[in-house]
Amino acid sequence: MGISDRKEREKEELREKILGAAKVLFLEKGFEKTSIRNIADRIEYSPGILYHYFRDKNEIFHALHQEGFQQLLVMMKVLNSVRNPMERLKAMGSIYISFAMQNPDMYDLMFIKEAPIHHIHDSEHDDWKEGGGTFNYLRETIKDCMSDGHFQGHQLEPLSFLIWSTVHGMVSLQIRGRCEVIKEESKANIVQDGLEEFYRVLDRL
Amino acid sequence: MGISDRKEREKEELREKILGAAKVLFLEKGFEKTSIRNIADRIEYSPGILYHYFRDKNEIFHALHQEGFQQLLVMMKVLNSVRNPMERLKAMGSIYISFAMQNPDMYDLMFIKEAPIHHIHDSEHDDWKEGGGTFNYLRETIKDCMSDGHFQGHQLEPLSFLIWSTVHGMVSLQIRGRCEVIKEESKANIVQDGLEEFYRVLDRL
DNA sequence: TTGAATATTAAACAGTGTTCAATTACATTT
DNA sequence: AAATGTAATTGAACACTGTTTAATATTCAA
Repeated sequence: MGISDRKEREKEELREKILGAAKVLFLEKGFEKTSIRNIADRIEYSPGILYHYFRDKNEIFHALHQEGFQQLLVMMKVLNSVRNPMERLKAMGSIYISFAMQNPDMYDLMFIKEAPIHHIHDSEHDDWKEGGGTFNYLRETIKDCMSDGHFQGHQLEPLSFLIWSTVHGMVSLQIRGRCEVIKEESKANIVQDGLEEFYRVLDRL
Repeated sequence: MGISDRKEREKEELREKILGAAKVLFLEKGFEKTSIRNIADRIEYSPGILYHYFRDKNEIFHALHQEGFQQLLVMMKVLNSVRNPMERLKAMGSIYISFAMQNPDMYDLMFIKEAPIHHIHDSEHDDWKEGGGTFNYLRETIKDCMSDGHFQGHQLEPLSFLIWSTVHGMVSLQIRGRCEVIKEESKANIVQDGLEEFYRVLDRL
């Protein structure tokens, strides 16, 4: 049936329009200051319409957080060309931090904000597949490093978590304004310099 | 003048009542769901009164975040008895994580939420002295470790940031619900196990 | 053209942080 | 004891928020 196809396409188009408007406003003004009415205004529909396409505000921002993971995935594609696991691990850290520093609001939504995780807990199948996929890639890379003889005496799962935490920690302290404590001379490049210190540590493991 | 003394005492008492009510509600229902009206209700005053004691909601929660730092400071007192710098550094990590896991909402307010930092930027002297003091203690401890011959080839400031980031990263991923990605068998104790992996790394530096 | 189904809206609800003119309470002076 | 002046407190209003729902438009098939 061509007509119901077109209908579905139109539904999908409006969904995308909502998401597009939400994204623009989110990157412009942040999560709290992006209201349902703002989004509706921007696409010239009434506010109520959003609730026929999304359960609530959290679902809209969960969809946006998914877009963020797609973006990150694209950036991570180049890692396939890095044969050496330890080099791949380091490159992964660089890409992760680049992504976060170039898209701080997206990073915040993906790894700090509560909205997308709340949506997951509200929906039936409550696993965070976006984060799970990304973390799994890290885990596999570290497993490869261990096969190469690195990280002796360490356990895969907590070590992977530790390494993720290290880069996430730097980035999230920066994004959430906690780098005020850093000495003036070091403040500007603290995340990059911290990453380099981390590489120096990794070189010994 | 006894009377103006008493008046000032009463003003201070009401300030403390506001803060007390805010704290109870915050720990009970979280930041967003603790409203000015909720706080006013609890102390049986009208909502407007809060604005004669605090500039805005952010200032109330900045005051609360200060209480958190005092709490953390008390827990850190025991570190004075740890002579060996490297042992002191490790003990510091344990205490930091204990504090965070026992007071997740306070930790969130101190190191993740935007409210207290926004208040600092709104006020005239905009440095985060609470965080600065705590970070300085970490920096001094690491400096002592370096004097003992540890962390050769590393730079004090970025290294201190890296170490802080590592523990903050683990704790904040946990608090903000990102540990869903961890394998079921490891999930329950991932922060503690991650910390132990970290100690294993420190032992080589 | 009618009838059913779908899409969209407007209005209402119950809240939010914040401001401010009006009111109350109270110590000081007459 | 009454009047005055000051400081503390209130209540109502403003401009918002997310969300629900009954009513209205629109669209397509018979």
